[in-house]
Amino acid sequence: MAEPERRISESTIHRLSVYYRALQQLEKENYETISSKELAKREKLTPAQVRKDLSFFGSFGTRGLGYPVVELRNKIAGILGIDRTWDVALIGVGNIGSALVSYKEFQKQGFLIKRVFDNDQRKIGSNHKGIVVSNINDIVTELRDSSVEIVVIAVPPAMAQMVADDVVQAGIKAILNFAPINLKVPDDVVVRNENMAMELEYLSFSLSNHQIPK
Amino acid sequence: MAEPERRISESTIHRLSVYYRALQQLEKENYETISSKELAKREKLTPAQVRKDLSFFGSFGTRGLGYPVVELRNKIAGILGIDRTWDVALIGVGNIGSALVSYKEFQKQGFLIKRVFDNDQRKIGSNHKGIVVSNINDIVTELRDSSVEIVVIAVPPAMAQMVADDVVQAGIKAILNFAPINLKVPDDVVVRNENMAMELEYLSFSLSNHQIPK
DNA sequence: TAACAATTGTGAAACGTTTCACAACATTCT
DNA sequence: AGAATGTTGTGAAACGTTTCACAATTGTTA
Repeated sequence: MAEPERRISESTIHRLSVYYRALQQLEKENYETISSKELAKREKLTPAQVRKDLSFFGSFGTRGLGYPVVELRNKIAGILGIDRTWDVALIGVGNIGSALVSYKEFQKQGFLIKRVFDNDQRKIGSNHKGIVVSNINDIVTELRDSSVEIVVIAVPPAMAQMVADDVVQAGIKAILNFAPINLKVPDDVVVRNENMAMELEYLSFSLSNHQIPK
Repeated sequence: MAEPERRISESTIHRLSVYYRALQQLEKENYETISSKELAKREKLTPAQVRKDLSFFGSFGTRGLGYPVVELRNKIAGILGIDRTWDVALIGVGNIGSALVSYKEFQKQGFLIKRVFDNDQRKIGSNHKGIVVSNINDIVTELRDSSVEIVVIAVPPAMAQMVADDVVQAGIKAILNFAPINLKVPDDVVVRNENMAMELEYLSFSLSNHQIPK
């Protein structure tokens, strides 16, 4: 993938994911082409937005016809970097962590959990879906020369920063964080937060204020 | 809570959640007041943004001093509608669902799972953390006159729309959706999507394009 | 009490994102 | 072949969000 010239907004990247999933579905429905109008309708967006988003990366459509479904899906996969698999490590085998090990959606999209860590002696050495749980103290050494490029942190909030420090020290540049705290990491490390309480709070706000989002 | 006059942006609401958590922490650290400057620094925001966000809802600070920690936390709780508890139903006791039943962070923030549904005969009637699993076919009748106001959908994608339809029919106005599909609901129902694959795709994009987010 | 230091609250400017509107082009129909 | 239709790609306009900059205000110090 060529480096995009302009900085791409977070919203655009998220919409690419949305388009990707929509195109997977359209492929199943045997569509050969799809117009920005129809794609927008399915995902509650505007046709102009779909076209603008895609045009950041090239001219994928044909005037009068629309976009070729399979080809566009492949292009987006390339842009998102999901035209390959990624090796993932999971840290913390609590409620959330063990759910994630078994969560099929991840593997299906090419994110493969290859290492699992915990600090609980009872869990270390045990087998989770074919992966032996390692000691959390060995994160740095075990990850440093592994194929893992993405780490999922699913430990209690009090431990999360310490774990993140180790992960960074192991040279990892991408973290998906389930702990409800703001991890401090160097500028070249990307962190995405998955904060479920925050989403519930959004719902609570909406119910309390009768504010219906766009 | 008085109805806000202007529409509040999604980002502002999310930041209120962030401030709320920061203030909880500051309270533990025995801060009595906090300046927008310090609060912004902790959460990697700008002081102006903190002040703008808060000023939508009133003048909570004192010039020269900052914001009173406890009072501001309470105000924000009121704005977010989390100065009370919310009864929640969970639909789908698979990997994610069962993790959520045990997830302490929800209860801690006042979101109480009161009903659990599944369509698996082996699970129906069984006890999950003190809650008996109901038949998914009974969603409408069981929820209609219950105290539940928020529903978490954690069923496979293929079932999610059907479940959402039932939930809407039961009069629920707020849904947290873990299924990776775009639920179609009436305009007065708020849906928040928790799509973990999408966050991983964001990381994949960032790694592939060397784009470091702001 | 007056000067000084700190910090809010907010209008205005800057910046970023979305939507509009239309030329350019491809396809289909007569 | 020419006209009609559909749809992209994109500059410009509209809109929304963030940042700036400073008057207003409080507390502190001399």
